Amino acid sequence: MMTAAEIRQSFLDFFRGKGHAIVPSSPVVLPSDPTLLFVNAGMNQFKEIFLGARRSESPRVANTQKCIRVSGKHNDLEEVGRDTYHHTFFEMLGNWSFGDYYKREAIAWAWELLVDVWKLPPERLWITVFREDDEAERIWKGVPGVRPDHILRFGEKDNFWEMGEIGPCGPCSEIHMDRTPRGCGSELVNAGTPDVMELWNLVFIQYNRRGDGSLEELPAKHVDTGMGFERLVSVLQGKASNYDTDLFLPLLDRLAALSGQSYEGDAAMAMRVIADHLRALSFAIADGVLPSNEGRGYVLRRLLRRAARFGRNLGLRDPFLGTLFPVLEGIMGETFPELRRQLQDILRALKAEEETFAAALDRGTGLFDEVVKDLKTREESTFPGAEAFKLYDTYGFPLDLTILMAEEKGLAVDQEQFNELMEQQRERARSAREQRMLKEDADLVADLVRRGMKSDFTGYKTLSDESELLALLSDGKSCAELTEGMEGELLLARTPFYAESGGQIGDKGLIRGPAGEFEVWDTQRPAEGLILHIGRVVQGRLARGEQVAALVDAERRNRTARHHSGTHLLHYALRELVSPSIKQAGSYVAPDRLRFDISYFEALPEDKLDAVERRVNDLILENVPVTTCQMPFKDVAGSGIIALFDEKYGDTVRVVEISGYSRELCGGTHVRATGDLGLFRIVSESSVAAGVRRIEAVCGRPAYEWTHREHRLVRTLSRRLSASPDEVFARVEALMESTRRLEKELKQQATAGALGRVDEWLGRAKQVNGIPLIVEDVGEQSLDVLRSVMDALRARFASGVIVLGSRSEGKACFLATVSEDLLARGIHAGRLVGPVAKAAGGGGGGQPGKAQAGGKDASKVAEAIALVEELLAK
RNA sequence: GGGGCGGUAGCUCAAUUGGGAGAGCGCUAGAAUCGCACUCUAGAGGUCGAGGGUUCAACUCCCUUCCGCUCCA
Repeated sequence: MMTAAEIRQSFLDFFRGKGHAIVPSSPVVLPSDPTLLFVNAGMNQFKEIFLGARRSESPRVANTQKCIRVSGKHNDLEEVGRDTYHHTFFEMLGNWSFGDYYKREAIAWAWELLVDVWKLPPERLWITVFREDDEAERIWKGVPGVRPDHILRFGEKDNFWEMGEIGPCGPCSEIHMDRTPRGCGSELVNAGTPDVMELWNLVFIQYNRRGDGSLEELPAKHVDTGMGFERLVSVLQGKASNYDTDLFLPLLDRLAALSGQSYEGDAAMAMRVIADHLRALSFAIADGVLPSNEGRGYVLRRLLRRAARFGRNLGLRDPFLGTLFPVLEGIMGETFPELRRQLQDILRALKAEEETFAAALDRGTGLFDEVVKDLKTREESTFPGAEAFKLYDTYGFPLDLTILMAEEKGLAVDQEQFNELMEQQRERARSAREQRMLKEDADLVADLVRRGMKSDFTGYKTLSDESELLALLSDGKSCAELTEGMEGELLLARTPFYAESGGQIGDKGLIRGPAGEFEVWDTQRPAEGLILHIGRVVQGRLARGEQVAALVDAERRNRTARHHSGTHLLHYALRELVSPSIKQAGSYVAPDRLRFDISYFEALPEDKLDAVERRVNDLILENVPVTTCQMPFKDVAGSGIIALFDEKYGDTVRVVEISGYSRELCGGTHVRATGDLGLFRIVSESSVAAGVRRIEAVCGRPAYEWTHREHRLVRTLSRRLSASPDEVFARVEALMESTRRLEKELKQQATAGALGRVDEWLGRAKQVNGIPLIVEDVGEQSLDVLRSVMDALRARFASGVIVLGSRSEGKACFLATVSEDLLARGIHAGRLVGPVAKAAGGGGGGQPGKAQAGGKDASKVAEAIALVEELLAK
């Protein structure tokens, strides 16, 4: 019996023998396609080649592609693990023709590999072709060994393959495997029976589905085949379940050992879920995605939580995924070395995330208990769906756990209400999203690509160039000319303008035609080789076909180049001085600053940052030359050159080298030598998301300005404090300490002084309407002191009304209290103090027993409190 | 991208209709003890995430914004 590794190898060997270049799997995320959450088919990384926007070095290639599917009609996350053949992570074996061979070869080779090499019985294989694809059917009938009655025709749903709403597509032909005990009839093909399943899909790419739903013929015809590896292994190893193959068995064995349970019934399902999810998690993390609360990272979080939940069902309470990972590494590490390279990151991320989840469960349990307690006192027997939803929505507490725990308390969860709220939530998110979908732009770009429009980038060598104006776009349409004041986008045959990519922002500048000028605000590259200059006609007009001069804002470009080279130096220094495992997680390069995000699990200590900054400046002083060269992508692996995982590269790549130090794949523009940077300063270090730190820095002129500002600040402080710069810190500390002490003393003295007059005020108490009353103007006192005085008076004036006024910072303050025995007589401190404050240009109020008020006019305090007697007299 | 919850002392968290910023743990000092633990007493420690607005008065109400948690896409 062949092992999974041997099967994979034999597939690749077979196609190598047919002249195919073996290429590596792309990472599971492609930044070139942000609409795609994860790579979900082998063809994702070749999409641009099919559309004609990019050329492939080899016309025919084969590979195994890592895929992750977590949504879509066939892959509801909740279903994975319940059966034995769905996965969130799987490998897709594929062979590809880029305008090279077509149906005949694809079909013949597929049959040869399955039947002659792998010895699958022809009577167990069924062929499907697209209803209108006579050619494919004819070819199949001509293949020796194919049973004509095993060739079936199906419609769009089964045999017209599309990746998504838009993009390359075409008719396909599938090979199905019949694994029923006695052999099935044609009616079971495409019937959703697990025993009769699609094994290999041969797609004949010839169209592009456009945003408006129409199909357009592609300039060349291609082949795109995909064969689910896990399924294939189960077939060739004669196993009923994908999980019974050597791709999964070691994981399941380990889980059985960890939990002490055998692989049966519910436990078996739990183990399948965990094994599957661990694969998806590990590969995604290895490719640089970390669990988080949005986008791709959120998918990982859901996967991990589902795995952890099923782990708890097995009795595994402590973080356990990390202990399972080495088993996976043993199975897959040879083929996918990124698992080994990223070992530390994967283990750390798994553990951290499992702990986060445990905390969410703890918190949720507490909230759940409170709800139950409340329900019990009201003798309810239904756990409200709204509460269950809140637990889930706001606190991440899983519904199934709520149901389970409610049952234990004899409560039933109102799931109907829960689902209703859930649907509302979905609807909200969907409608918010739909408003932002723009398909016209995608069509416009596709049109340009199809018409062979391309720009040569000459900006590495020059900052001004002459060229033909190929196309003008405005308002989502292609135009013959743009006139003064119009905004739009220009496409040139040749341009020195750098389009935003690799974190470096696009160039600005000017495009001058014979009859007008266009101001370029930004430069973008919506497709490979397609450079669009975005801006506005500032004078005259520009028309298609004109010869124009393209002038990049050179000063701005130079400033940007400094920051880009500075980014590379920073990256190098971080890896040298902090940790070699530091990886770039994002980057922004602008004329005035740079921003560099790295995957790192804690704040970078200040002394490390200082060391990094110093190192970069040393390298600047060394004035090391910065050079670039082209090399084949395949030579990059193992060369120590830094390549980003989530970046897609062509067959030949550009390497930027800072001689003797840093080598990175990079398409950006750089300085000639590090000395051009002048100066490098780190401005800040902060956190962007869990596990990602952000460093902001400046080079050249902005670095000088930054330094100068700091210097001026210290100088000013030093002069103002009459202290040397070194003493400034100590002096400020001392000043703050003494201010605090003085404030405290002042307050104490003021309070003591005021309290000293308490006897005097008590002696001046009068009677109004039989009510004992003290009304005093305490003078220049803060509200705090006024309160102390009030407390002291009240303590010795058992029954009566006290109203005090004072001035503080130009404003009037009033306090009033009424002793309890007088409340019954309807005297209300709040109503007493209101009119008083009004007399001083303010207002106020409070409870019947005590009230507080203020006014803007401090000079009217005495006048205001004089009103109290009148008020009480009434 | 849309929604929910949160941000108060070193840590965990309170604060009724807007009207004296608190508790527990930890920290410091003292008492007690041969010494320690425990106990008791006293004390220090706060830009109430940030900015703006309303108000005589904002931790509290309104707006903006940053950060964390969480759900949906």
